[in-house]
Amino acid sequence: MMDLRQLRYFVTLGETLHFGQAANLLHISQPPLSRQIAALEQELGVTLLARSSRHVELTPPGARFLEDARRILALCEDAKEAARGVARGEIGTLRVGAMMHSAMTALPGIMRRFSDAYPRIRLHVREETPDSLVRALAASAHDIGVLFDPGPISGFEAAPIFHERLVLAIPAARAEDVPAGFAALRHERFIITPRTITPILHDTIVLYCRRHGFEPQLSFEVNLQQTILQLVSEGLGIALVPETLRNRGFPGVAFRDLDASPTVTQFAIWPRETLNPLIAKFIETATGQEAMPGEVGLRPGRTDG
Amino acid sequence: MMDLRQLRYFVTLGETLHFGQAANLLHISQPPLSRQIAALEQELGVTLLARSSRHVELTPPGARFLEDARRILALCEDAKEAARGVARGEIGTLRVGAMMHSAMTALPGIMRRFSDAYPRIRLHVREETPDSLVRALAASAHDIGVLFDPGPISGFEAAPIFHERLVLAIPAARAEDVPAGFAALRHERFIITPRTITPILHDTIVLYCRRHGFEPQLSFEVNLQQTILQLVSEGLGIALVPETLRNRGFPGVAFRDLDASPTVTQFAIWPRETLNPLIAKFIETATGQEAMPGEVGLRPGRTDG
DNA sequence: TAAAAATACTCCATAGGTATTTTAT
DNA sequence: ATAAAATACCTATGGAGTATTTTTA
Repeated sequence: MMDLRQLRYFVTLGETLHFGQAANLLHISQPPLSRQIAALEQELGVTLLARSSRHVELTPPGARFLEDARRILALCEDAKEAARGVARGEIGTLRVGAMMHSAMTALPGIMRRFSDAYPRIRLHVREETPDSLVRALAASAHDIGVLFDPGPISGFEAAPIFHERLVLAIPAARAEDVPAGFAALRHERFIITPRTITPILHDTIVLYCRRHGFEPQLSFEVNLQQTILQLVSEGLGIALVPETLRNRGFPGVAFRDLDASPTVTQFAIWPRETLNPLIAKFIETATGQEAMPGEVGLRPGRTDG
Repeated sequence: MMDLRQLRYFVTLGETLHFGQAANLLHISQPPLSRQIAALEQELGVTLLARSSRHVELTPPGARFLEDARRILALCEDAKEAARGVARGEIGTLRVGAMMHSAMTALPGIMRRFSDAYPRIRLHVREETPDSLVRALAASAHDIGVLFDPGPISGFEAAPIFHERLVLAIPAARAEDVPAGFAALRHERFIITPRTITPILHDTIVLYCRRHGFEPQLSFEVNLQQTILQLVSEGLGIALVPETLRNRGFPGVAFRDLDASPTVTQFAIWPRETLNPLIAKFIETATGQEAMPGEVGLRPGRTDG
């Protein structure tokens, strides 16, 4: 069976065209070199070198095979170095799964800083709905997930990376009619994300209502903030949504600031046991500080302000 | 030292992610597989696989190295096949050294037929002056030479590939004055190629003159037909040149047919001892017949017609 | 507890070494 | 006659096998 040793021998021999000298360079004696070359030729079924006792030269297939052997040996070295580079976290690919909302808010700045700091690392961002994202992370389809407060997930670390205030979204058509005080909204229907997927965002909204003296009427549950706005624009209800959505604008939706604004936090989450050094680099970039695996735990989304 | 065997083992293991199954596929038992993988990891200084007793998975550097290992193994197979292909004469490069004149006359048709017949074989044509060409052939800088009758060269075979009649080239300025009969040219100065380089072309011209009753006055010797025409155009003398030069035209030179035209032959020559199967293919294409090494000998340029 | 990888130990295939022969110049 | 590659034969490294231990899900 062909062997890298044979290729190394052949390349050296192809450079010296002298069995004795090549053997010296290879730190072996001449007979084993002759035998290895003969074995290589036998496997190929091709004469690589024309020998006489005074002269050795490459045959045409030998010349061709010499080029290829050099390339193969170089590739072997490259492959070793690449593996080491990946292990050191200098090169590679980091697969980031993110909520669509995160891809438009938290991620762009992090991606820019990350690729500036580590230009040889490729980022694959896959947008997903929050529920499919959690499943994909559990199945190791991503290295890192970026999403709203997922609550504790066993085997995963989490770090907060992006805070947003919540604002009130109301149908533009009714903007004049809706009274100013939040307490006045007690009879409105609320559109909200499922508690199972985004527990803390969900709780934050409910808690904010209770503080204003009423239990919100949770009429519709949808996964995506974008869908929430769509439903609001069609007059199906009102919602508390992250402030960044306001900046982008949405036809048919009016936004209002809230007093003592509640905030919602996006987290990066990643498998607790990982050999992938890119993850720590990403978290470090995202949080602007050293990520200490095992120390950065889940923190609740703050409801202060 | 890294070894193709280790790469083969690792690739199989990377596909099964199961040491026992991979060992079966490799027709070895499980322990040697474990040891070879461990040795590979140790050489790389990198953990390629995360193992538990229930689960084996690739680490990021392992995934990268798997790709590279696959590529390397494929390249090894390709290299073997390429060497065999070169040996069978199906692929490769044929280095043809040719006189400039040949590059414009004999070669184009042969090159077209050859590359139609053997599209995977590349032709490298290097134009040279006839004297440098013979030296280059002796130094194995070309696989095949194409040139006028070089005379016997020890260790080389030759086959005629192109016949041309010779025509008379006279300065256009004197075209009216030069009398019609060839015998009338006895007092003209002749420009000719050196006998050492093109013995038979040289002899053919001298013989033709003698047949017409005079010894030519060989005033100038130059290597190239193109130079001959240049000198003729400048009125330095007259010459017998291959007919193909007339078709191309040359400013300041007039051409005349000769009675009982002498002809000149271009030959392909190649080393008698060669393992390069492309040479036989080329000769076969050039002569339109099977080239039988050892049978196709030097034939003198004909002076019939 | 059971499936699977790692380890211990043995054996042998084969790479490498030394001595010698063959070959071509 | 001589330089250099091939061959013969021996030695020993290390790869593969069997048996066993360790590990973790």
